[in-house]
Amino acid sequence: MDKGWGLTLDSTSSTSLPFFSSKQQPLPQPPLSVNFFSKDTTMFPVLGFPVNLTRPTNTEEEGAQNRMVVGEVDFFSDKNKSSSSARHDHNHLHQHVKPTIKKELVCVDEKTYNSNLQVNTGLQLLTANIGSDQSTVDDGVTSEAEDKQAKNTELAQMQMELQRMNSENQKLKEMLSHVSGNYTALQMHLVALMQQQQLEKPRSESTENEVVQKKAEEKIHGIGGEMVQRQFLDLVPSGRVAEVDDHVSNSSSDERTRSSTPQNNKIEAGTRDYVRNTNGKNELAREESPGSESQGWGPNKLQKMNPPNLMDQSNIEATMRKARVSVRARSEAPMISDGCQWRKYGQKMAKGNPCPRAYYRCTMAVGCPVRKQVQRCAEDRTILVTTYEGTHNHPLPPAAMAMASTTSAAASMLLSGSMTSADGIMNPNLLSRAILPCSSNMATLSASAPFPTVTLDLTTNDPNPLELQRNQLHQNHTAPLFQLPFPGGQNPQNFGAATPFAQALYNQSKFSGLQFSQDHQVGSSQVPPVAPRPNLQQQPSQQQPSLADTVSAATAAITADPNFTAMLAAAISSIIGGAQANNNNDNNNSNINNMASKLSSFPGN
DNA sequence: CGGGTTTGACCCGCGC
DNA sequence: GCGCGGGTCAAACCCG
Repeated sequence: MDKGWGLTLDSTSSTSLPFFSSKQQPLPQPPLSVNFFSKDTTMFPVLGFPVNLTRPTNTEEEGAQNRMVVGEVDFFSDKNKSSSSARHDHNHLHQHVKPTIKKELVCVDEKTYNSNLQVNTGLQLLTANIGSDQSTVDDGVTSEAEDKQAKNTELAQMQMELQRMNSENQKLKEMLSHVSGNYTALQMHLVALMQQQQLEKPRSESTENEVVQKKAEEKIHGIGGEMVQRQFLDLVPSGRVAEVDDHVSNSSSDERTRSSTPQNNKIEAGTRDYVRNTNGKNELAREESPGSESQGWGPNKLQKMNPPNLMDQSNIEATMRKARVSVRARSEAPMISDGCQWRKYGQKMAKGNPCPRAYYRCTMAVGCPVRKQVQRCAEDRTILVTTYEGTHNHPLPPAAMAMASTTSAAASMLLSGSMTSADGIMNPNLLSRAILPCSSNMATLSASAPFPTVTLDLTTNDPNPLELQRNQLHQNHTAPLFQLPFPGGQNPQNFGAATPFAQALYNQSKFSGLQFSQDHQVGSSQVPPVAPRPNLQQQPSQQQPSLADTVSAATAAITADPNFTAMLAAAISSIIGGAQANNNNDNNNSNINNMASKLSSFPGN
């Protein structure tokens, strides 16, 4: 791959708030654009907020027209030099603002990449670079003294320029931080809103089901993106956007009042969190009861929790509860680093796989219902399969949020599709057909029983893994993948006619490649046998699902090219390598640093 | 001693 | 009803 990418981070991006597409409210910050190379586009998830990927143009003029660049944010982090600077970066990103040499950065073959990397490595190289552009006026005619003076002047200018750049860099960092923070808050609020929405659904169940069914039928008949978007909008009425507040606790308490089954009583009576009790023993958090359980891991207990008159509600909650995002990535490490802290609570041998499956619980916050399973693929033990379920009930660090956004986006799609219909299996397909017609490669959405699961396969570097996935689908006797022409064509920049959400999902589908299918497989033993790609030096990555994070679907709206996907896989997977160094304790800084270092050394395709 | 891991037991759903 | 398999619990253990 010798072409680079222009990645634009735009706080006003329509993809950032798919729910609010009808009345988007730009964030107060001015648009922030970030450009970096394809090799580093994998860094975008770290940002944790929406990005628009713009394919590099053939000419720099075109590129300039396609971007509003306020500065360059350098995501490169040479493993030899990144540690200190990256650590100091509030967003764990190594940034350089170099407006004067922007053009050089926006380009893109291996050679240029390397040279730019060098330019980025420090003041000396930077100044040398600038000097090479400006000092050519000295042709030897002037005297030595004048020469010196000129050089001194140049040096002073460069120093001033550097100061200015640093200042801008700082501003950019602040902006990034602010935007990221806002986005995180929005995500959390959205989750709360969607939970509340779910709670209120039973009241108008019957009529709503009819509407949903009608919508599904319409989608079948090719209504397309707009209908899909409506479906998502329905989940979050615009009128509620303003009251975005922390409804999680309310939802939980509301849910709690409905717990009436013995199972629930048992849970209610028990210790509510997986924390040390007075006896120093671990107890499982059940604070949210059915509500939060809906994000929990235990499908076994779900069906008991809902009385018959709440059948649809129970289906919805069950679906939400069961929805999972599975990430396949190559890693030698026992667990991939995803920015969250996990506590192992069990391990079991799964049938059909000689490798044990480990069970983890998120310990970043008390009562966080998110859990994950980690297991090596039976077919290829270099592949680590991490399956997430649940929604974090706490703010996520940037690194974790990035991962979570990606996976949660996929999960949200699935859930959004199934939540609005009694047929939790069919809708995701409809959704996929409608919004991800051009989706390619590495992800599989398994919407069927037992759990609707999105599988992000980061182990393939196939330029067109779709074929592979299709074959797998066939092998699994799953529904064929539908590919419909997208309004904007294959080019993600041509999404003008498409809904923002559709665009987001389309992009997302391209990110790591989302694919929709209906297999029953979860976990390694269920993961389709993907042959290792020898030309890809990568390892695993990961993420976490959050249910109502449909907004994060936009966050994941990133790439639109299989090659990008491959690189993303490679970069993310390298995080996992870093995870080992972290001793499985996800340290954000080191995580990012590792990622950055691996990125900088990524050889390319 | 606190926090995390290990591991056998247990619970539950599902298929036969 | 029974067995199987997935998921969880929790006592015991380990480690810094």
